[in-house]
Amino acid sequence: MSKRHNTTLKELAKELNLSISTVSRALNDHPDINATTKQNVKDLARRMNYSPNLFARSFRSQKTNIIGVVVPNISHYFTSTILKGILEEAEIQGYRIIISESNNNEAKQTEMLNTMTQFGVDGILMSLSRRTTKVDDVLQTLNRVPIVLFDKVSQKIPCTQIVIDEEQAAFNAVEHLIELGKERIAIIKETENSYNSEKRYAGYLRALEHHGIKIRQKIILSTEDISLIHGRRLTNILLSMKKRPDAIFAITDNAAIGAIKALNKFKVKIPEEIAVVGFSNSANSKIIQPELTTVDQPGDKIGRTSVKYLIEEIENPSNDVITKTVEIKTTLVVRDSSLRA
Amino acid sequence: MSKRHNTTLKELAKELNLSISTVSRALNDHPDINATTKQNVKDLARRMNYSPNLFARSFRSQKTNIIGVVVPNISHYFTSTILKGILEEAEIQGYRIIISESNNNEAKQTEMLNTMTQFGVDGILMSLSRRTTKVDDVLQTLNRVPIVLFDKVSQKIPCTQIVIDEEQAAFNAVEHLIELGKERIAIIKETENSYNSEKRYAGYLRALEHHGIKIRQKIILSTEDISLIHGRRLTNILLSMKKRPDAIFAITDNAAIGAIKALNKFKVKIPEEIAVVGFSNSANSKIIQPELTTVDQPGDKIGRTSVKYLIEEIENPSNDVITKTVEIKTTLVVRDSSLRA
DNA sequence: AACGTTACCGCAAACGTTTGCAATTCATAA
DNA sequence: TTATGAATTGCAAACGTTTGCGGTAACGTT
Repeated sequence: MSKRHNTTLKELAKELNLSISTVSRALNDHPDINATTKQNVKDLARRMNYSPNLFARSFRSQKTNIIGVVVPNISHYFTSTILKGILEEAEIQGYRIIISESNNNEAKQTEMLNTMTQFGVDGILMSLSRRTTKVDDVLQTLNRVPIVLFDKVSQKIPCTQIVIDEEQAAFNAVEHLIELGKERIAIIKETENSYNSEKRYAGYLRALEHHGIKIRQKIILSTEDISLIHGRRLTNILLSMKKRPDAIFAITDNAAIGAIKALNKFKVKIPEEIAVVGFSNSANSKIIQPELTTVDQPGDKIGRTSVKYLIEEIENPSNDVITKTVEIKTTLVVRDSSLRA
Repeated sequence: MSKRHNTTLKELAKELNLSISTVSRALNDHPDINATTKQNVKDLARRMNYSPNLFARSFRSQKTNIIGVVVPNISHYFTSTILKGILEEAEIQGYRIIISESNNNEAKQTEMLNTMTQFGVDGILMSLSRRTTKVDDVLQTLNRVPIVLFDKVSQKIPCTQIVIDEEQAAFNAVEHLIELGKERIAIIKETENSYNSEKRYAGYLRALEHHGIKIRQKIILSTEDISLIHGRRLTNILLSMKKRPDAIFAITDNAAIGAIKALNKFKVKIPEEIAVVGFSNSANSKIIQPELTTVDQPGDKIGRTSVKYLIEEIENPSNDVITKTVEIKTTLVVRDSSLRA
């Protein structure tokens, strides 16, 4: 009943009349050790239910096989799919994952970085909190362990960054609307120049230009908080215009859903009068009626590639800074909110 | 630029011409140490940016201050809110969290338990995977570290369990429907006798009995997979009955949303003809039109109390088995799907 | 017979920390 | 003066593992 006693190398050694080092080497398949000895050791180890004390091991090797993950909000759906991918890939590669939240609070973010490095993680995966200004703190930890950024990234931090092809994805989404015959396409984006918002806006502009459609500042709307409520609010503004748009591209699903709710309320026909396209393919996008056309971001793939790149850096450390940006391809999921009836 | 060098006690000691042990004790505020010495040590520690090597520490004390968390699916919304609560409370209490997924796969679940104990976690928080039959494996790890179960629990495992008051919550939900004047209330539940489904069904029955309403087997429907699709499917069956129910209580939001989708399709007026109540207060429940009346499960509270009870057991180990069941109160969130117009 | 080689194994140090105990100093009481 | 005790500090062991290096035995080679 002795709660928690783990057999040690020493006990195995005593039992077999061998030295600790021989036992250790046998278990690690060191070539110096006789085959039958190895068998004996391994057999006994299994019988005595031996498992190495990972803390002793990583204490000695200064390698923890732990990856720290810092995200703004764990219960954000897209984030949780990324985490899923991270967990899967990490498990395959024999790493464990420690997670913490920054709650979009920069102070807390740097605090988390500190406890992570103090804890001895081999590397850090991070999605930046909303308003990250003091990049210095991040740089300081980057100086101690490798970091890979994903989703919410910043070019000011010299490390590899895994993002989706925001610009191209937005381009495709808007082009899809154009191909439906829409030509007065509003956009709902963020006021603040976040990386994601900027890129998506750029894609929007490029699509319009590429198809020779005039860019109308009036229907380019911004909001601080890109949420359902403000999506609805801005859509109400669009509806009050003398000349309404014939499509709305919202740079998040939630804003798009807010738009749909506003349109539904005023019995505007979707997509005939106004089509709507969102961004994220969140679970909500299949719940709203009509179901939302949106950009699918493969969260698990982002997670898995982030892990791959990080482990690559962990296991093959180089002195020169790496500033690769990897773009993950997205696909447009066409649903009723943009389907020609 | 030396990536990762951490100052050690030894270096502090040499710098101050003190012994390592004195430095250690000074930093830990041991009463034996002279006040001014303490100050000197602490000052230098700060200046040299010292932080203890947690691995060496936990290697020695056999205490890791890490809690392992095993959940079926991290990207399930309710789960992620629980995780949020776990993270918050753990951080307050100075513990770190390692997360892994069982993917509702029992073999993987026991594998995860093993790597967690091998890793040396101080305790484990777990929500059981769907069809957990071999409780033996869990009992074996329970024999090594304390475990606290939450959400998906099992009475076969003698440990403290944190659940919501499923039965009472269901009772309240159904009573709410009765008070609206509904008396032919269907239920959509799980075929399999999961803990949650059973409890919610019991609450349903009690509410009907308590209000003297006849229980009609015909409108008690079950499904293996309690999802949107099957919620819709079963609702179609309900609609095809000669005498339709006047309300539907689905034991998950997704099934309830499926029900609403079916009702919307056939233009059944909600809630006038048929009211709908779900369970979970998932994000989706505010997206669907009409918005869904549902039981709010305070995920973060479940997470926080789970951590509290676990740490209590970790820090005050007792030899006798604890089988306390803690029930977290829920509240009914009334929305359009049951609001009298 | 002397030496080199091979195959196998053990000794002991090291990682950074905590802690029981011993050692030292100094002041105070006997 | 000596013994006693309190206040500080240091020594060294211990936690479990890995690993460089050295050792031993057996065997083959000259």
